[in-house]
Amino acid sequence: MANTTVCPKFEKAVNILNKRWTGLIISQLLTGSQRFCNIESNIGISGRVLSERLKDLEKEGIVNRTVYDETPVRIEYSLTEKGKALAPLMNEIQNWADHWINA
Amino acid sequence: MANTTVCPKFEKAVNILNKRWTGLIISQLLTGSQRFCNIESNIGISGRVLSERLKDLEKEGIVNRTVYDETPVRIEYSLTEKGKALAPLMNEIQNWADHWINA
DNA sequence: AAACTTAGTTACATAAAGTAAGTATATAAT
DNA sequence: ATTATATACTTACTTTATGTAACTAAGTTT
Repeated sequence: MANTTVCPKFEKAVNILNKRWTGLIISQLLTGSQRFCNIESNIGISGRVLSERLKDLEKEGIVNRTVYDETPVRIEYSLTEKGKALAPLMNEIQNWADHWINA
Repeated sequence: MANTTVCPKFEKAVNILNKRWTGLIISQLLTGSQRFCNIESNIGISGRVLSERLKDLEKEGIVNRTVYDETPVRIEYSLTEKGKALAPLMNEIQNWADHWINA
């Protein structure tokens, strides 16, 4: 019986990407840096989970949190190099969706 | 404020792929058709959830369930054309993981 | 002062996933 | 014949994740 072992790097990558909302958050940030409430309203995620996801993605080195010390303070989320490197992957999702999803 | 609308096809594709285990199941099946218990032990998913996911993926037209009427009966899961079309996407995940995940 | 905005957090409810045992069918071992 | 093993699940129950709504704090507008 085939005993294919899963590549641990692949597994880790999949575990980041297959958490709910991660894909949409990254695709949003690929269009440019955004503020918390902007991401929230654009993709329809709850603030509770968005806060959690952004922290996870920051910890993974995929997202940067930048505080602009204006009045009022402005906080922007953007992608790191590691995050921007996900662009081809997101394009593949779009490509597959265009060919195979009817909506 | 930027109000980027999410492409509905992209959103649907992401919602399939970001369910837990979906990526690993598909990457397993890309190596060839497999039996239930084989997938189960290879990726470490519980039977309960595997059963659920395979039904979902069948419903999405990504996975085929084939019953071979031998004794004992043999049931194999394989990818449809739609499922096989996910190969470039899986390759992109692997590619990104190779460059950016240290493990 | 009262209401609004941003970027969250907290408390609670529901949905999804994990665990373990059970079912049904069949073959193999003792 | 009885026990054990295997496959492909399902069922009952527990834990974790996510959703909902209200709240905080600091500043801004009316």
